[in-house]
Amino acid sequence: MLSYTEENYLKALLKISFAHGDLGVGTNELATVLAVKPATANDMLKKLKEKELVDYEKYGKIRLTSSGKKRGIDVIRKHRLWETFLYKKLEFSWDEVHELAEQLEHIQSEKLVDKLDKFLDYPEFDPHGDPIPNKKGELKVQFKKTLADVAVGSSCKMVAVKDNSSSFLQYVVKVGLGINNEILVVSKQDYDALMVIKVNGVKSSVSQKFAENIFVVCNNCIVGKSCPKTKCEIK
Amino acid sequence: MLSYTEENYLKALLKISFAHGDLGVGTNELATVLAVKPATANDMLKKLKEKELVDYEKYGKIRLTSSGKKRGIDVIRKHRLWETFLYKKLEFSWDEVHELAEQLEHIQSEKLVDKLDKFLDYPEFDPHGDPIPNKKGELKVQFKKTLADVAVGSSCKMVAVKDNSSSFLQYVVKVGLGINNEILVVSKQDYDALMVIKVNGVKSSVSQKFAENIFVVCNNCIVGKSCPKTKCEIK
DNA sequence: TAATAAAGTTAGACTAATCTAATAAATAAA
DNA sequence: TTTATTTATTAGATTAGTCTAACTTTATTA
Repeated sequence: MLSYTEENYLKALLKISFAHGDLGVGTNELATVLAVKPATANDMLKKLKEKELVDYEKYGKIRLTSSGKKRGIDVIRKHRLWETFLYKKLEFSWDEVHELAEQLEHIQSEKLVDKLDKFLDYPEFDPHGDPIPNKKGELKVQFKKTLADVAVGSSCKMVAVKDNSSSFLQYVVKVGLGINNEILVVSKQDYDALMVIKVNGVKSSVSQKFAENIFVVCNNCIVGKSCPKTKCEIK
Repeated sequence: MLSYTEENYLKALLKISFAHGDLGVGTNELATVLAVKPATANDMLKKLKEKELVDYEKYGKIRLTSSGKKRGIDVIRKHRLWETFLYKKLEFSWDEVHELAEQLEHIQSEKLVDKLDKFLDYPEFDPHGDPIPNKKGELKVQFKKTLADVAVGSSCKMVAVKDNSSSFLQYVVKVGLGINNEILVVSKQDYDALMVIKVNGVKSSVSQKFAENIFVVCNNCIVGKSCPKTKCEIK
């Protein structure tokens, strides 16, 4: 049985791996994500290595073992199922669910998770558009790009957010954006990439930083036209 | 904000008070309930006194302050609401919910508790028949007696259990008993108080120990006839 | 390539919650 | 009422997770 803290370390390692592929994770990076000091992360990594949940050489990059990955995915599964429950059944708003799920994800009971999954009718994506691993740990992947990648004149659909902090989520709501909203990119400044977008007929200006945190699938891609950077596909 | 452990101490103190009135709680008694050593309980009691959640003289009986009581009731409210959720919505069996609720009761969010309460349509009793405090901390009381108090030839209705251990609950299920079942007391041995009862047309023998852990309201009481010991009333 | 910066590690200390063993106070029994 | 027993408290140690400060290794850059 893993402790609350160990689960958080595995989850963080997995999230970082998702973000930048297979190059392994650094101690400082992990410490930053978990809001602890590198020394603390280092101590815990020793323990996780002892338990064969991570693997690394001294001064080298950290990788999850397959068992560590499995456990990490399980925490993410719980997190996203609870988020979905809070949003769909208890009518929490989109920007409130993450913080609560941080607590709920540590409830220990496989049976509870499976029953929750069934109760929610086996959802594939959480309220932020992130995929929910199924019981086997498999998950659907959306090939997404960010709003910052979308060409002027193109329209796209918001499918997820990159930043889950409640300050960002509240800002997103304020701009009038939500999951599945259609966004038209009206214009973009050369100098600072400031964008004017149109959502539900309302125009807003958004910064590059903001646009980089909004995941979209681009309508051009869907109809097969050429599209900058990654190709967009749903499922 | 209270720690997981502090919440458990308050809940335990409150439960003991419920069980034997206003005479105050002893260190050993509390330690036994929490499955820790008296020295441990003593240390924590100092901390709780410091925070003005309990009050006692050295070597004297322990009592919750009004703020400690309020916090304790809140934990019980959360526990019983989660039990109800697990039973009603996720189809957990009656004997499984207690252990899970021990974890869920420590989730910190007043808003979550209130939304859960609403989602369950403001239930007044949990799946074990125990009253659920409302947002203000008020609770309905059932005047209950145990099956052991019911006279031969009388019938009664099971409303709750005294012992919440899963071994006992599983035994109850095995005997074919559940909340709201009608029980007829067919006979009772003078020597050891062994009872023969009839539930849904099926006769079973139950020990005195068993009978003392089943709370009932007696049908005689309801129709106004005389009834041994306490008077039974619902609400 | 040598100097500097960044990243990672170690040592020693702290807090919360627990323990054991010893001691003190209160209660029950002889 | 003295003794024995139960109950409560204190002192000192332990573990998990954290910290700061000092040190080592690796990476960068002048």
